[in-house]
Amino acid sequence: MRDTFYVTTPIYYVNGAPHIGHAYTTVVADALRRFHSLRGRRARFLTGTDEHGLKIEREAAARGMKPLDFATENADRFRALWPLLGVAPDDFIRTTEARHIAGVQKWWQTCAARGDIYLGRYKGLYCVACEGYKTEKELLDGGLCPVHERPVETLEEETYFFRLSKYQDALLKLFRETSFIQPETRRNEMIAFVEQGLEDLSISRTSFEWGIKVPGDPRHVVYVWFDALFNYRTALEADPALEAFWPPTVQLVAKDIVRFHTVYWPAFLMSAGLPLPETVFSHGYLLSAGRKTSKTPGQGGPAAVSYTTNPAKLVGALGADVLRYYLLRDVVFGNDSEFQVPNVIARARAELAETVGNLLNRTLPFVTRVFDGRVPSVDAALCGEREAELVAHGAKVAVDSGALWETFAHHRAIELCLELARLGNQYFDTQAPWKLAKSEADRARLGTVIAHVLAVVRTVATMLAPVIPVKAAAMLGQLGLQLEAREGHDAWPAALTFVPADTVIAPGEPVFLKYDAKTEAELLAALKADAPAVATPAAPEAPKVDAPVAEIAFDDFAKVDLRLGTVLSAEKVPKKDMLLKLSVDLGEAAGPRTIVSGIALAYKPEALVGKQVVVVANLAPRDFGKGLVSHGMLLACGPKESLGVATFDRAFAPGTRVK
RNA sequence: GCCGAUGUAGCUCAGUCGGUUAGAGCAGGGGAAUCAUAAUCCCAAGGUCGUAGGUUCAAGUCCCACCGUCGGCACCA
Repeated sequence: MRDTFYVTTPIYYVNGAPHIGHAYTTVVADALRRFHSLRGRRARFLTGTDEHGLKIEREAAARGMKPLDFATENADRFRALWPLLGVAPDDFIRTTEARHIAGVQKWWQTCAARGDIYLGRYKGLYCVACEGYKTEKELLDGGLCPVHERPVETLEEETYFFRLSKYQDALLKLFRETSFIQPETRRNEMIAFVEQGLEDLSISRTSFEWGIKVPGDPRHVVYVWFDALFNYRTALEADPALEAFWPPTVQLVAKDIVRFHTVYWPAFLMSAGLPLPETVFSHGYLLSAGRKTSKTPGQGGPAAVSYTTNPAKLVGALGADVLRYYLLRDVVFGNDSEFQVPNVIARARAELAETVGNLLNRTLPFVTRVFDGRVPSVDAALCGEREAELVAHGAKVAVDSGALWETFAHHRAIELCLELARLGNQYFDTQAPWKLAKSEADRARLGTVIAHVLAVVRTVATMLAPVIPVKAAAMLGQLGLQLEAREGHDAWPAALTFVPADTVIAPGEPVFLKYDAKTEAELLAALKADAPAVATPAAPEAPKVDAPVAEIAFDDFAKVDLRLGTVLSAEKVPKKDMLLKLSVDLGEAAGPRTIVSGIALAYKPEALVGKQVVVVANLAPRDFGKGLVSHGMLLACGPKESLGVATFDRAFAPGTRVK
């Protein structure tokens, strides 16, 4: 293993505020960085923001801002979040910084000199309304744009291409022969993807301006992936001393951007003549859709409650370490996971407070009362089978847990720490130090027992330091210790590590909060998705008001046939998080209509049955695939997670015209 | 449709090269103890390992089919 470690997160697109998914990736990166630092490696952790592109240009224009000002505003929200989470990147790069722009242009020229970039024409099916290209597969029958249901046109545009096709074989070899892509399932997908053939990649645009100018051809801006991906490299280039970190040890990505990081990116690097990252690890999603329902038949079960996923709010209520613990311990790294606040609390209570914290709390009083606040020594003559077992197990856990971290199985590494803490509690119970403390004759034996328990606490706290840095330091502090991570010194325990005899302990308040029923109820109330923002005044999203639409004549309005309808039934559309399939009675002889509506994030199907809604009745049918066709549209407003459907304050016959 | 992954206790997950009565934590049940934030410890219960076949002395593990779930099938980040 190299003695340097370099971890990156994706650079986040600044078209919105950070959410729990960003927090997740970044917390994992931070923990990995801390783990490797603890092992004495020279470690570096990079995150940042991706700030170019049409979306930013437009969004900024809609607010009457300059793109850079808009991007800065959002970039600052990301930057401000990390300290709240105990996340400490070594560098934060923005794609709008001079160092990055210069770097991208340099690497562009390098690839061009290599013969891998050429000017050509991109021919595609263009939807004027979307201002974007469509693939044939996503078009509706008759070649209509799926969004606007209007014909697309074939359009040709001048663009620079990257000779991606040239790297097909090299990529396949890379995928097949190394663990470049993890986990396995992503690797298989990418092998299948590359096997079906790679076309050259369009890497410039002329349709917008907010980007890095192509060297020597300022009509073009560098397309987002050639721009963004190079951040991992350009961030190291200002200081020659940082060259040692290249290539990245591991690059974390969410599974939606695996292809860009495992196909395009290594191809760019091969072209640029740079060594490739060792691993690109794709983690899963944190799901928060609250689609959980009781599985107990016959029982409705408690209604699913959805909780906030705003990271700042969560941290405000729970604290950074509790949230970090959950993200690193409960989520199987690589798998999707349901993010549920009650689970966060349950983990923290059972594992941190009651198992690890309590082991510390129940031990320190003996040191204070019996040994005058100084850690007792071990009397080897008084050690028996139980002690040997504890020591052996501690060594095994330390070694195995470290190994699991190295292979991105930190969730299991943490579980081993818990196992050791439980063993400590068992040992404590069987040795019953409170009995030994009653007789002066047992003093040496008591000291030996206490010293062993403290060793367990120390070892566990040290191994949890990458996960819960503040709490781990607090535990070690009560033991009179400090965690020192410095380069060249492996501070990860290789065995059960005793606290030196005579160390002066510093007992204090319990390190972990007690989540009793009352505290839990309060927390849950404060973290409900619709709880008033009083709990933590995390800046609420400024309500966005859509730009006014051009004036129309009354006759134009009259073309829209709005009707009142009664919802007869509603069900989720499988695999489509946002969609509900409704059966709506419009009083028509032909019977109720099927209407598909993108309101599933805000409404449960059963909540809509019987409701009277406003329907655009003469809208052309829209095909959602798999035989699902929508005949009309519901009127609604608001953000998609909390929108409201239009309705009236009194009932009318289905089919009544709305005007 | 094609390709891939996955299905183990109520929940979340382990289960190595096929090898004894399939494991852990949490939740629920019973008990012990009183050092500790009522925190701990012990015991019992809980499984047709998705279904049906096959290979084998032996299958959770290997093979085939089917079912369920999730994902991938390029310029959309």
